[in-house]
Amino acid sequence: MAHFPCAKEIDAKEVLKEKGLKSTPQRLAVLHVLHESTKYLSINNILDKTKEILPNTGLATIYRTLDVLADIGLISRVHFEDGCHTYAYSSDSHGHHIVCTKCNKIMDFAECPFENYLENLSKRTGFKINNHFLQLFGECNECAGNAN
Amino acid sequence: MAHFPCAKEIDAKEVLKEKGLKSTPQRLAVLHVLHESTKYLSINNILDKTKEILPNTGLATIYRTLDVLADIGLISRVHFEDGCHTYAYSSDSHGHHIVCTKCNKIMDFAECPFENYLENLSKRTGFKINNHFLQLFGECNECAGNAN
DNA sequence: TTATAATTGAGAAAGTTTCTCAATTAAGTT
DNA sequence: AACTTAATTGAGAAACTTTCTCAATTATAA
Repeated sequence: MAHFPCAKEIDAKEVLKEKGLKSTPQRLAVLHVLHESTKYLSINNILDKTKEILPNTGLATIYRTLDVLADIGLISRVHFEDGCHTYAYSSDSHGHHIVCTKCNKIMDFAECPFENYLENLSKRTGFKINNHFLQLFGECNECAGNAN
Repeated sequence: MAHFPCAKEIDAKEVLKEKGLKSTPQRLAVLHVLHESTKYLSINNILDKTKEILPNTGLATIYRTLDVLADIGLISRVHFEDGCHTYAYSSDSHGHHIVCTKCNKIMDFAECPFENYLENLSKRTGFKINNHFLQLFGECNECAGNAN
């Protein structure tokens, strides 16, 4: 059983256990890789970085692991207009993302701007709204040049 | 040059022309297929329905056409947690979607609930927010049982 | 009508994701 | 500490999706 620093390792183990899933080194390594990154990562990024920790990790395991971790809310998929093949660590299961379109930095923001709005929209459209998906794009402080 | 009814055919031709793109029967057929559908459609759905209008249409053309139409804002990609390989007609280029998770019906809503909120968030996070992506999921009137 | 550049269809190629299955291993039990 | 069992893994094959290539076609403007 591999060991490496991961602030959320204990939490992750508990969540996995709750769901009847095993805490494998592969799962913890993938989580670690995403947790450690301030940027969103592609499947291949994740495979490469995971192999630095566990060199024999197979691609199929990455796919399986990302599905598992996303299902239990420890990570989430990042969506772009033309695809959604990247992933980020998720500090909060209701966290929406802000993505820097220059440096790929990604940030959670947990509060939801339109709880009130949804009720109103629900009445007008007849849709019973159960879930929503919000993502913001822009430039982070550094990339926008505010900080230099 | 094929002819078929499409409320937006004239508009589409103008938009294509503005962008220096040709109004081909394939492009108008794909747009027609999406415009006619109240549901979001997969690539294969779109290929099948387009072939009902233009039987020789190739798959590569569907891919190319969807890219073109999405680029100029006449249609948009619909995103789900686990992928984004479906498309819908877009009546407004800033239109967000509401998707029925039961019957796949899809609706635009053009107004944006958080213009004000974004300014505030921008200050707090340091991100200069340029763009956003919002999608709502729920059940439409019929599926929620309100209408029967 | 003609000229021209954009677009198309077809199939090949490339890329992505899932599947299969024997070997391994996490975790609970003795 | 060793045993048991079901879950998980790695590897490669298979399936599926997307992009590319190129000759033929065609929308458009002159």
